Amino acid sequence: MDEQPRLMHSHTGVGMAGHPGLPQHMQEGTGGTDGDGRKQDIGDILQQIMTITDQSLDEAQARKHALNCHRMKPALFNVLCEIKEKTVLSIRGAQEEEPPDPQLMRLDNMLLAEGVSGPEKGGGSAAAAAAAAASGGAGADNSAEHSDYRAKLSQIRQIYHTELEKYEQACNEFTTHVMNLLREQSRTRPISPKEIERMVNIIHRKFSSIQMQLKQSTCEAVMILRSRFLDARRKRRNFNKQATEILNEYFYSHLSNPYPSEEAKEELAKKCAITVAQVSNWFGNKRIRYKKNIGKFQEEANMYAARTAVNAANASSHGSQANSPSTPNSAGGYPSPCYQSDRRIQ
DNA sequence: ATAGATGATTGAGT
DNA sequence: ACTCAATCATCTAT
Repeated sequence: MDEQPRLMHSHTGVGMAGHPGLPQHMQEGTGGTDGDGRKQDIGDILQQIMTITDQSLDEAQARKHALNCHRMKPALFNVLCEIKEKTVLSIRGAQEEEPPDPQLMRLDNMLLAEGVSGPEKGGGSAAAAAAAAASGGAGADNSAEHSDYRAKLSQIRQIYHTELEKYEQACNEFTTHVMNLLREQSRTRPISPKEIERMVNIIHRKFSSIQMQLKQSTCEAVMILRSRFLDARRKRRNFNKQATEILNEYFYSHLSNPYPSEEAKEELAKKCAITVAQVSNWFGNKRIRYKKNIGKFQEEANMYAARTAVNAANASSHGSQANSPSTPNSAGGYPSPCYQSDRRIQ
């Protein structure tokens, strides 16, 4: 701040008597004969300053210019410097260097892990692959789901990045705007660089809290997407007809002991193009549902029994298989089915 | 739109 | 580890 000539000593007072914020010398003196003119000047300046925000931009600009050129301006500047010194609006060290917010760190880590905030490709597909592995589905048939997941994830990532960029840009714009404003104001009132720095910090904190909200909602979106992708129930597809027939064939031809061994399960899984776990699920469901309502499955049982009987007949070529599949519930001759229904067909 | 079918999950029992 | 039983979430046929 340049040295300002001290024009205001010994006169003054002027319409601000007893103002608590003003230095002593401003509040004493009654104004001499030529004090009236200065009184008027200072009154004008203050009036203009007080009303400057009520005016349009152009008006304000003109007013500001007029103020800067006003002959009393250096004096006012000095006074403001003194007030500032006295009121000690000191910028204390002020809780700077705030420790990194743990929640923000969590969010950042998660976004990184999910491949949202990290490098363009690598992380994302890794996370998706992990998710795919966790879902336990057959590698081949969930590739569609997988790409769907990836597409949605990259959609989220794109939104995240554009939003983030927007915020950063807005933050920078706003910061430079405020800094320019402060710099300009520093011509009329004393502003230390420290104050500007503090103001910038405040702005950055505000914007980073907005960013945190963005990160939070992005995390939520990813979590929802992930849970949908991982919960196989949500993307359940019925097995194709052929697979169901293979499974049913085995079930009804082993009705007395419908518990396929590990090897049998593997074989069935391969034939049906599903996983061993899915075979186990299927048999678990089938057993319990068959047992619960044998009547309902009677027709199905008869059908498969007949089919296996026919197959057996064909397989043994013309082996004079006289016994027609008229007793299908015997399930091709399997002994004492464990879920044997009491009623016979027809 | 709805009921029933169906594949997956969960928790208890062995 | 495997199965049962209940339940969930979705699919499918009506």
